Amino acid sequence: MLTERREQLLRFIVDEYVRSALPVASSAVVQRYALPVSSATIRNEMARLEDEGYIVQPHTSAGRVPSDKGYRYYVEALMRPQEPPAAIQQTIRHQFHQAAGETDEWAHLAAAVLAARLSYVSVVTAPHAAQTRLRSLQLVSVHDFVALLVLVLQETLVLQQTLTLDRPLSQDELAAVATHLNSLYAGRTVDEIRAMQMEHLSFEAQTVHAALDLMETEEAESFGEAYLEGLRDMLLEPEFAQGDRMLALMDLLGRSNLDKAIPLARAVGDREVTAIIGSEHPQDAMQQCSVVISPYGGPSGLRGAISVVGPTRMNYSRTVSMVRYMSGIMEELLDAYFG
Amino acid sequence: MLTERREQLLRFIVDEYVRSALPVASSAVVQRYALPVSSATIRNEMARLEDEGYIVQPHTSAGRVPSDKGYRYYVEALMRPQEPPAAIQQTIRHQFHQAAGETDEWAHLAAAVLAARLSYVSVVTAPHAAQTRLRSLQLVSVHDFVALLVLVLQETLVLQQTLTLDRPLSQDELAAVATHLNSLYAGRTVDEIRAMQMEHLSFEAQTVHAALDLMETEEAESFGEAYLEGLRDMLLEPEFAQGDRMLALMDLLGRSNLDKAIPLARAVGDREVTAIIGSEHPQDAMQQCSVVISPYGGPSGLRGAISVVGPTRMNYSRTVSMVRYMSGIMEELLDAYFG
DNA sequence: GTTAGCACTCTCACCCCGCGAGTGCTAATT
DNA sequence: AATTAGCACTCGCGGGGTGAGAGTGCTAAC
Repeated sequence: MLTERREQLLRFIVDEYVRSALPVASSAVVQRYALPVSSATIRNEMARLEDEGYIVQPHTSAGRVPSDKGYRYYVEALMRPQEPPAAIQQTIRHQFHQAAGETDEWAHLAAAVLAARLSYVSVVTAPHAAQTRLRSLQLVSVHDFVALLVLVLQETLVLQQTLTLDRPLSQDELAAVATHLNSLYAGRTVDEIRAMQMEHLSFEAQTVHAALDLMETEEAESFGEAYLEGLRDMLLEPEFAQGDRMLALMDLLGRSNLDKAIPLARAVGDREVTAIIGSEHPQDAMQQCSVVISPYGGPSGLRGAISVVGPTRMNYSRTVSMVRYMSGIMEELLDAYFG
Repeated sequence: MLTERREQLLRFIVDEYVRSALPVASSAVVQRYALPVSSATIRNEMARLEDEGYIVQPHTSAGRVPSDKGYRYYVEALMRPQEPPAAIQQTIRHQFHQAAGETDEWAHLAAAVLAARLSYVSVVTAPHAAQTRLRSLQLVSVHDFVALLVLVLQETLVLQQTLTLDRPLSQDELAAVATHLNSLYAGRTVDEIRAMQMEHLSFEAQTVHAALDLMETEEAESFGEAYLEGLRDMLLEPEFAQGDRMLALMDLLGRSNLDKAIPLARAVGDREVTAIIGSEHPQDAMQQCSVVISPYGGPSGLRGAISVVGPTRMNYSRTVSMVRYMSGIMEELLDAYFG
């Protein structure tokens, strides 16, 4: 436990360092916050905070920088995230209102908005259900030997796949097949469809097979499509100014590493906004970064994650409140459209 | 016109510089290419090449580096792009074969393959028609007051949009509307549909309106969706090692600048693979980069562009041949599926 | 518990300098 | 006329030295 004064001091140090990205000196905090004590007193307190591991000195004659433990304490006990200002809420709601019809673009928009507001990288995954149902299936003739299979799944997820035909089929014939299959399978899950064990003519069988394949591939994913935005702005932060740091970051956020880098699985379990700070992260490469992540959920098991990746020196309060707000927006939208 | 020997020398300098990214010295080319003359002779020739502007010296006591004029001459007259090796062609064809059914993923795959083979940034736009036709339209019930409109356009492009209903409509009612609208409009262009001036009940009207909106938005784009790959690998090239260079590059390739940065419009006009080298590019920020770009076309006005962005010090021969090959692949695919 | 004063430490920016690389020029050679 | 050996010259780069400035910890007084 920290004394009241030391807590205050830690708060100042974090705030100041987040603002300036420079180690903060004892005299600086006295000045900036007009403290009624001298810098020497602050130095003594700082020494104690350092003993207890909340702050560190980059080198002997430098100011102090919060340690990960310091950030953790700050996030846990010191910051007071507030709702985003009404004007900003207004703007964001308006942006989503514009795009309300494009259910498939929500996650993308959320990522873009977060990135723009925070200047950190934002990754948002589209809503995804562990088990999905076939809403509807369509077959569209492309030409004699090619047809397009369009699948609509429960969460207005649209999948497509072209099929190569053994013999030419007209649009009417295709439509008939689609109608028949819809009457059998619409509203059912993969397992249910499999269990039905229906006998099908060859093209019907091909279609069902392709549809099940697509659905299974979709279900096999542990989360929906991930949209990443804001990489460019984040590279402006001084901690990424060197080329190699940038590279490390790019590697990290590369498609293949994304699922490892951001513990989405964990978030999907939790209920609230969570921060993972620097060394708390299992990945070596993430030790310089913090992640603020929140799950969101909707009707019928739709789940997704909203996350922001920034330097450990991030504005936790602003970030947490924006992520929380955005998660609320997503849940509202899901409820309104699928509830 | 250059003498034979000077041409040779220029070729060596370009090859060598592309390989090493270091200014090439007179003695280096004598050694590496086992020339039957002394370095002094090469120095004299180099001085002439420099007088004529084909190469430059970064500073007095450095070797020579090709100028943009030098690269241009190299591309025009010196390099001999060959087809990619059979083994590589094999592999690439295999990759496309795997993904043949996913027409919407071709461009993405092409970009990924190019980026992987060349380690430069690759941007490929999906096939896009200036004017498109409605193939099919579907309405899927999401719940009482929400329906999903799915549009399939000529080029197996699938668009979706949710509609908010005034009154509840069952899936059967929706299907009836879709069938009716399909019978009227399937196979027609935006203009044709508009010209028909049909009277519709309120929900039908809403659907038609939304469909036309989507189609028009689609046609208004001057090219299909652009897929960008390979940014990370390109940042390994020494010319982008500094943080600011990287940033400039990222800015350039940011979504909003892409259309300006890469003169796709121009490519869509040309027939062949084109290289735009450094200062030939109107954009200031692109002066350090070269672009190799090729249009590709398919039946019914489908067009797209395949491009690679690299440092001016790129391997033009490899790049040109890969881009040309990839353009061929795309045309084959389009022909096979839509021909 | 607080604070003034001070010595101490360490980084950073700057300059200087020597080394090595590579050139251009000159004069001799074929 | 073309080639080449020889050589002086130029310039970038890296290492070491240095002085200024920032910020600390400590001590002793309040």
